[in-house]
Amino acid sequence: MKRTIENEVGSNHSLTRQRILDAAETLFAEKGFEATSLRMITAEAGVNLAAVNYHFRSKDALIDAVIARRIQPINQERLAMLAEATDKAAGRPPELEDIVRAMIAPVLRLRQRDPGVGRRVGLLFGRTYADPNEMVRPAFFNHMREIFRPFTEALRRALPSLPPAELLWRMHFGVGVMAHTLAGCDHLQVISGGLCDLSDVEGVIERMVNFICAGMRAPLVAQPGRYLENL
Amino acid sequence: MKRTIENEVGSNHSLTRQRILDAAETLFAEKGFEATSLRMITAEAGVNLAAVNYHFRSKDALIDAVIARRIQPINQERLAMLAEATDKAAGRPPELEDIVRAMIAPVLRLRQRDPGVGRRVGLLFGRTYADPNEMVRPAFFNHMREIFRPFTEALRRALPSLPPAELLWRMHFGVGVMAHTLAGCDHLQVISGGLCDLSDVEGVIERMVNFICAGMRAPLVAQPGRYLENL
DNA sequence: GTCTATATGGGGATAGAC
DNA sequence: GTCTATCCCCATATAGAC
Repeated sequence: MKRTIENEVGSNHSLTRQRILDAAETLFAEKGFEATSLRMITAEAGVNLAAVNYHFRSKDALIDAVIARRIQPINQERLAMLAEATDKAAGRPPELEDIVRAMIAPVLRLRQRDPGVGRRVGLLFGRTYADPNEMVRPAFFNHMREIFRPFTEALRRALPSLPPAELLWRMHFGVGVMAHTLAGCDHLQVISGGLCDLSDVEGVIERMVNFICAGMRAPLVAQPGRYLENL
Repeated sequence: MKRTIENEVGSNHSLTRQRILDAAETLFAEKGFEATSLRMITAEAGVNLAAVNYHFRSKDALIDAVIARRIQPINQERLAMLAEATDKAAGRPPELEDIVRAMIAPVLRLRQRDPGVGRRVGLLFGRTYADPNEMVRPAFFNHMREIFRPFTEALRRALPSLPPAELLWRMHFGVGVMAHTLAGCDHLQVISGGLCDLSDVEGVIERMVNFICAGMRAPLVAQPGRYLENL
């Protein structure tokens, strides 16, 4: 038997493997990782139960593969947009709007090519930020580490007067806006009576960029308590 | 046997019942609803497995009871703070900061009396906003309905020039800031190297109020696409 | 109200034939 | 690579003694 890196645990391009990844993505997005069984996945994919362990070794490894397949191209596009924003600024600090848009747009624009995939990936990632599983969040944030530094550095340059701790707080708030919008898109559509949905992708991106940038630029305020001491 | 409403399905003040609620809250917050079994809960509570079904009828009903016990007093305090903000304004629109603070402060201030309970409830609620379970989110938002209208109305008065759909989007973003901060508190502490944590409760509240109010007040911007048409 | 024991079903993972 | 059959464990829920 020919042994390459690809087929040590199943070929990376096997049709069965792809069908499992697609079915798992759909079910994980719809029901969550924990509530989705391998039996549901293989039934949906139309493959044999044992195929999951052959191609992915374990459910945890399958979860990581599902996340990795989508997050990697998205993060590459984020870094490309960030590089573009940095180039555009020509030595000056990059524009805050461009940095925030570089973070947000790639994941939302998935909906333009394929709304089904876009919605699934949005739900998947939006929920992963709050997932209680011991393996899921570390796996996800492991993939996010490669973009954390470049984005932090760009934001630091765009907002030079913001103390470091305050910058991290506001980045955290901004990620919350994104995560909650991705995970809660269906719910907003319901409570708004259809007034708000994610079909106008570019409009939603600009709404989020607008909101987050305003929050990031908010003047520091002195308030009751030890607020200013902890910056 | 004396039959009152309270003891039709176990007394509401039974010690066993309380121990189950406490253990369930801890485990749900730590591992999530799906990954927590009744066996873990009864082991942690030091009670018999069958006691859960006696006191709560089912796991779903227990989940709802755990959520309800905490959300009800929090929502009462939110409404009280909102009423105070409205009174203070004396006929004029209430101050935006006061409205946002009324929404955010009660759940964060739980940490002041008891950091353990506060953290658990924060994780529980923060994650519930993104929970994939078919029963969890509806149950949670059913409890939130009683505060949705008063807060929406107050915000509409405080931001009269904001179109209705835009207000809903920004409320959604604001909730995202709160939910993600509650659910991701531990993670922010780690990635910030301890620079950011939730122990300075009032400081965190004011940071969030500051960020959200700036986002809510952001000028509308015309951007590429159909942004302004969809307001 | 609380216990033991059990009914009933589903979970992840694997062995070994093909 | 794919299948069947199975191991072993855990889930929720309930019946019925105490």
